[in-house]
Amino acid sequence: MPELPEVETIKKQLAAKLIGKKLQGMEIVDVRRRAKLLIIDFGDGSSLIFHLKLTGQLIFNGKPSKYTRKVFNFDDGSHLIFNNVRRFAWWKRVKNTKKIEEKFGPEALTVDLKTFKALLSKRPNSKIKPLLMNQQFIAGIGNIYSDEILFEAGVQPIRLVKTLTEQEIKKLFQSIGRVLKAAIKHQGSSVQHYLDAHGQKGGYVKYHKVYHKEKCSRCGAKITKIKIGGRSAHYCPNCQK
DNA sequence: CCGAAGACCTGCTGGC
DNA sequence: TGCCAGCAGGTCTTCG
Repeated sequence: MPELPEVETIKKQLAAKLIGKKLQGMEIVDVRRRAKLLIIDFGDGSSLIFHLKLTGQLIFNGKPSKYTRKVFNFDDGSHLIFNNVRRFAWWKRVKNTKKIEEKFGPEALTVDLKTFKALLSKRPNSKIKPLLMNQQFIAGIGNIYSDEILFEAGVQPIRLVKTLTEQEIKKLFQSIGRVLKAAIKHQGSSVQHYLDAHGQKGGYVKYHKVYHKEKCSRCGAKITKIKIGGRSAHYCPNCQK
């Protein structure tokens, strides 16, 4: 599932519910997101880290199903269920999150243009889509939002970084912020499995411009679907150069 | 350095 | 109805 907007949605919802509660006697002091990780911090400095991969779900006071792999019970009688259909998702308890967090590049939502340009200049021969999805390069963007960001920017996913003009890089940077913020506003995209922390679907799918689309909403051309780096990529051959 | 391919899992859809 | 190929919001490792 989840890319940055989905994990961000879950984070906000869980922060509102969990901060101040106790889990096995330990007080929850913060709920955060780093890249696509959801992190619950305790008063003693330790944390629970979750990666939902494609089919993980975290639902507050959810009803357990056959895919529920773990239930966390809080001191006030409320609980959090961890669902994991394809068993790719994982969670673990760590004393310190620093080592895990420092592997990622800057957050896609807050990186500044200067840093973004500097990072791009180090990877001239990369194709832009796989690079946007590389968490060590920039953290938080996955398959859906890389397609949507590239459409918004008018750049084809197979373009090499060194061929991008100054103008295109600036547009790309702006598109990252715009697309991710709009998706967060609509609680993310529910394509198959994604549900937020209240078990609700995200509403951003109806705003998708290219991901899993047949025709371009802007010009009507047939959307091209190709494989890049083992993932599906969708783009408009007319609107994206 | 770069990315293709396969691995990790399970369920759903569409075609025959 | 039944079977099977193909596909799915992610990441890791191996290999060329």
